[in-house]
Amino acid sequence: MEPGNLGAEDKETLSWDINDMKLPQNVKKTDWFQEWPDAYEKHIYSSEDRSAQRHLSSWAMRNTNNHNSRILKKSCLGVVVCSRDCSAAEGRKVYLRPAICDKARQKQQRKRCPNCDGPLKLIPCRGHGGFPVTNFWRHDGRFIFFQSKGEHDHPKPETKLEAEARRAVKKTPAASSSVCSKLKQSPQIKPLPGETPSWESLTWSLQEGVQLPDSYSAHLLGHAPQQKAPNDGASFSRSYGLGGVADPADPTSTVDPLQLHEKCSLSDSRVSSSEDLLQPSVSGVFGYSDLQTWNKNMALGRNPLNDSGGPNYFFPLTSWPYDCPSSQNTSEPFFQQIPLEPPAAKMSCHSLWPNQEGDLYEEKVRVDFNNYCSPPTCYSPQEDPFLLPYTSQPHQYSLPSKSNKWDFDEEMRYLGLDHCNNEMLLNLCPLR
DNA sequence: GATTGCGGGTGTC
DNA sequence: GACACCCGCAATC
Repeated sequence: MEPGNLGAEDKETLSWDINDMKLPQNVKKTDWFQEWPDAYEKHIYSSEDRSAQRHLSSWAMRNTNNHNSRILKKSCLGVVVCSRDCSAAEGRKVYLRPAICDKARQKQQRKRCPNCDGPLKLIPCRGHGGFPVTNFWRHDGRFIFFQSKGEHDHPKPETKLEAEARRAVKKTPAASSSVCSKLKQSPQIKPLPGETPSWESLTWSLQEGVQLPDSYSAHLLGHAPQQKAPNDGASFSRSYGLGGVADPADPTSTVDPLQLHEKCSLSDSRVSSSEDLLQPSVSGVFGYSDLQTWNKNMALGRNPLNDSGGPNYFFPLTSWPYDCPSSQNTSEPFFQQIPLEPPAAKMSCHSLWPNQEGDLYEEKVRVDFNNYCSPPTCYSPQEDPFLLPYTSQPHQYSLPSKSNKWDFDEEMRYLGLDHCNNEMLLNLCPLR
């Protein structure tokens, strides 16, 4: 939508600020809940959106007193990492969710890395002028207004549900088996060679089994389903000043499926618990957050494939938004657009980064993230908040194209899944 | 036990 | 005054 073509009402819904005395009330369509809001985003949610009601975020956000009862302010706590910068199998990194409670967080930092038993380290968020990224929530009329300030300068932590699942698994081994059994009673979840079936591998399984878009997973995570088509081009433009987006609720929409596939392949959400994995198929409307992520990155001059906010669906996105492709033709669109080679599995602890100062860390993180290669249909490094893949060699990638194919079994090996797991994975992907 | 929201208070700019 | 941050409390999960 061209700014010049905006009506007064549209301008109003685009130009509001959380501190405005009066916020727009003539919002035609609300946004899908954004699980990983980043940069300077603004969203208008329905007051009936459960996630918005709870002021949820997958970033670890703590309440900050701004002495304004009308506007709830939250600031990012960053991410807890292994101070040894260790890598688990597949080069996955340890990115834990900081506890929100101060005491719990202190206690958490006294614990050891679940992977290498090294000390943990909290990486504070400094994405807002050296201060933590802040999120603002304000309820006004039929809407919940959200505004974020700053851009997270650290990896994504595990989500709340992932952290809870990990705690549960760690607490009671029985819970682990319970969770495993929930995974379709799948016998395929087994440790990688040389690994014990620890909570880590379970977490890996949970996180990597199925990747879903923000809106999709958000609504699977026990949140009330949206009763209306919540997003549209207007809200999309509201966040990023981009237009020409089709309505995801409209299957006749004019979005080019391939283009959409490529863009949606760069999104950032997942299903993070066994419960989520076992949810029945949902006629998922997804893609806006993904498009947003993509377009935001593009607008910011990033290469989304290199960007840590990158995407990763296991879904045959060519079927977007509603069609469930038949099983016989899904293997190709399913993984065909992975333009890179699998990283070497690696188990190492780097000595270059033990307990360095934050600045050094930040430098390290930026470098690492630029070097990450992440199959678009797989998980992205930052996507996986707990364990991240990487390669030892930097790669430059262009947009995935149809000619870039990836062998399905290789993909599974890359994911640390054997062929049986493939079946489990695909069983868990109802859209297949 | 951990999270969340609220609010009093302090320090800095 | 704005902002970040600390702390405690109560309700909730």
